[in-house]
Amino acid sequence: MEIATKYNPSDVENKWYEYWLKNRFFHSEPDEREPYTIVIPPPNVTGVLHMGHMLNNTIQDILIRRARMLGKNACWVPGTDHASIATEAKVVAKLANEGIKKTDLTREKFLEHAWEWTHKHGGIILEQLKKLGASCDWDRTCFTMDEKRSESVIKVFVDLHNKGLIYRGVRMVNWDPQAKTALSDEEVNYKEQQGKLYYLRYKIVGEDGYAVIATTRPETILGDTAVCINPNDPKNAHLKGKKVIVPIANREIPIIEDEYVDIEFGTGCLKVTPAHDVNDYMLGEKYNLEVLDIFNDDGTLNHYGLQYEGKDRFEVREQIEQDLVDAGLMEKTEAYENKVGFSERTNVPIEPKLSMQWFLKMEDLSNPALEAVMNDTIRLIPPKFKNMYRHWMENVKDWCISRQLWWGHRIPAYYLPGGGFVVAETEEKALALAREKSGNKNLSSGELRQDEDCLDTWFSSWLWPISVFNGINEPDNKDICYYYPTNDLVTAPEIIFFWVARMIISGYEYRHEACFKNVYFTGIVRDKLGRKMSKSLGNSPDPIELMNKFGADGVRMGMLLTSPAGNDLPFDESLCEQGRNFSNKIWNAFRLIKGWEIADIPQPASAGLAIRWFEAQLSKTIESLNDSFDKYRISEALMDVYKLFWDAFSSWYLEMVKPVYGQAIDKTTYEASLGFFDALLRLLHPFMPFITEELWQALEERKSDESIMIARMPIPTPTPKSPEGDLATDLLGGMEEVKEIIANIRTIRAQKNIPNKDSLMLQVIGEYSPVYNPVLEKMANLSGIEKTEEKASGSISFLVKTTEYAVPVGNNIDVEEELVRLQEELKYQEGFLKSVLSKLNNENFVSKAPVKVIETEKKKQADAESKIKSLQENIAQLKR
RNA sequence: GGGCGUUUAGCUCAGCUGGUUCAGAGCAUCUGCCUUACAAGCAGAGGGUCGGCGGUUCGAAUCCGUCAACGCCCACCA
Repeated sequence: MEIATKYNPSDVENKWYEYWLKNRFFHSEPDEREPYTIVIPPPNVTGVLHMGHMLNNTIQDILIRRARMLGKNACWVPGTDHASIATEAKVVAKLANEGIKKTDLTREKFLEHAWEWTHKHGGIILEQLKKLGASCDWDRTCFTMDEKRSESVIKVFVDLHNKGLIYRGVRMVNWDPQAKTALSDEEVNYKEQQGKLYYLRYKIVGEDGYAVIATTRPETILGDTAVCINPNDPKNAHLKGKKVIVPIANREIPIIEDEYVDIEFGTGCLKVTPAHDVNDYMLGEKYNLEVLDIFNDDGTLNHYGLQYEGKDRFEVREQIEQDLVDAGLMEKTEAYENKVGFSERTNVPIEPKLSMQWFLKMEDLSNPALEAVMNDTIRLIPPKFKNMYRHWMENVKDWCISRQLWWGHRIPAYYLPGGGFVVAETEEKALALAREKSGNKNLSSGELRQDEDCLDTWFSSWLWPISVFNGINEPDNKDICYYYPTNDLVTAPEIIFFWVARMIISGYEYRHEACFKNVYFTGIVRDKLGRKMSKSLGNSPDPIELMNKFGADGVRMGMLLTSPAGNDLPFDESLCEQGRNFSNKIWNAFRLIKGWEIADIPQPASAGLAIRWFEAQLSKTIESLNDSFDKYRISEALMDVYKLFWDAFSSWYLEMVKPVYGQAIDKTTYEASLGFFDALLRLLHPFMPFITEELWQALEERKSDESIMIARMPIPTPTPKSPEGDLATDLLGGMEEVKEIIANIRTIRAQKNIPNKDSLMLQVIGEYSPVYNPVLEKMANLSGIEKTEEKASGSISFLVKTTEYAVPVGNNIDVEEELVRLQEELKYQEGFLKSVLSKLNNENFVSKAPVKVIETEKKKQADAESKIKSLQENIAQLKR
């Protein structure tokens, strides 16, 4: 059988994914096994796969595949999110391209376009996940706006409203003038902006002179309804009780006094615009000020904007500056840096705006959710996020859940002709309620007007762990009872408040228990320069191309190699290269083993030792692997198995058992090797599903419905017992010494240019177990190992532990060079001994340190002394 | 302005409750090898006074204080 020398991923990946699908290995149904559930963080329905998804979903796939191989009933539920603002924005842009304005369309017509867009672009991302190898239960694919999920959302809205937790009111909200919708506080990002601080003159009514006001937003003076000073501010005391005239608008407004005003800032005079600033709004409420909203929904000025009506807020800012200068009302401007809120979705500056919105009361709802995280019922990984979470939860504000959009779940509130509204799941129910409420039995459905607004996208995704199992509509169905609570959630810290916290809240409200047990936070994928990967920067590689280049397994490994939980991942293609190289290493180990000819010959002693040693090594690594997984140290787990395969298995085990070229291998060793290889593949499978399946299938005859993905994960075996007793218990330690001896001999070969083919003698002076001779002889190509008191002249020696080893190299030896080396070693040992003795001679140390510590120091002393002695002898001998 | 976190080899990170698995791993670097599994490889080597300073202790990368740099979260200073 000829096998290519290089692994070619494209030959195998599609084949095995199809095979897994065909055999329905990803599909899960409730049964008697322990469930293990993950719900995917639903990506935007019209999105495409980016590096963040790659990292996130690779981790989920590793967890789910591992759980499956541990015998659990693993279920990974995929799906997509309707992403109301983002998707609506895309549809609006697409229509604009075709010359169609959203405002020219009816709601129904617009939604047709939106659905068309969704069907055209939706699901691409899920197809891309398949290329990554994601073992999602595709039969369970959900969409936040599909029928069941929509029904759930509406049901929850009605329920919360009936519980008095949802209310409607006029509040100052974050307004996105581009998307023309309100946003929640979480959807606003504050950024430092270089701007100006304008000092404006407000003429004092009835006297000469001005009140000078500092502001960053001169255009909002048109909405001013007061000027506020601090009552304790002596420099503005003369303004008390006066009125001033708003420039340009020429309106008289009162001077009010409140300690809120910072005397030190600007002039200590604050203009109050209740409609356009959160603080001003509070002052407005307190002092009952008039509210003048000067903006249209799109950020242009309305009729209060006077001559600026219809112009954009930023254009007006520039113009009004000039006009104020011309009118002599601009005292001065200075450069000023302040923070401005930007829309998370459209990235335009937020306009604080008063409007009628729907809110969810959060305080009571959040209590159990806070507690669950604080007492580790729900574990956040890494735990540093607990503090952040607590802070948010303790200061949680009511959630603005309405959005002025069409794409989303329409708020099920219906307004009555005569005022008031009812909330109900359907129009029929609403009508019944409305009739009851109004006392008008003849009220028709046509007379009811449904609220135009949609719900915040997160108001559907917060139900995700429940709604994907239809647990809102049918709280007792067998899926929800079996799969809920889910086990692990893998997501980005950016959405801890948007999504994670709210899911926990809804979980307690609707299932009375945690929605998941662990939340694993990934980091942000960054480029080499430390910048976040983003479409706009163009610094993100295309994941599909990466997978074509390095194979899905290679990329998966690349994503995982350096990404501890919660840490950013500085991504570099070379990581995937390392992954690909590893794939190749595995491939070639397989080629070696499969290429062996088996014969009925006795097993060499070296092979027997190698097998027992690797068995122990395998067990040990599995234990540490399990431990790493328990702690969600997935990169470490991968590194463990990487080193196990590359170093322990390939560099040591295979070299120990490998027959001389052209010779056959004994059956026992061959079968043990196959067994090890099989176990290694299974350990590797969660990380690298494709290559492991390919090789596992090729390793031996498999049935048509067999797969490594449903094989069992290897478990550690007890330390092998053997007649040699202490060898077995100390097999790993013993082999480490052997490796060190071999490395020393190899170094000597390299230094002296002795080819591997030429065999050498090894002399041992001191304690040594001959059990390892066969391995030593094979790996270092020794013609013999002899215990001796006095080593041959012309030999190079080295120390491992306290035993001395010598390799005779005849007249190949360079005495001077060897002397220098030995003397350096001697110097080091003497220094070491000195430091040990200084401790042992310290009375405080001897009297206070624990016995154990003193013992080890004494051992160090003895070892060092013996090493020094043998070094001194060697030096003396060379000098002779 | 508050709160949190980080700082260990060129890079990315391990080092749990202070003492032989305490200075580690992978990658990168350097040297020598195309040795019939693998040059996407093999063998070997170098590299850090554990951010600075001070303290506790017989003993500190590890505990305490302080300073510095960086990062994150929250917050209404116009």
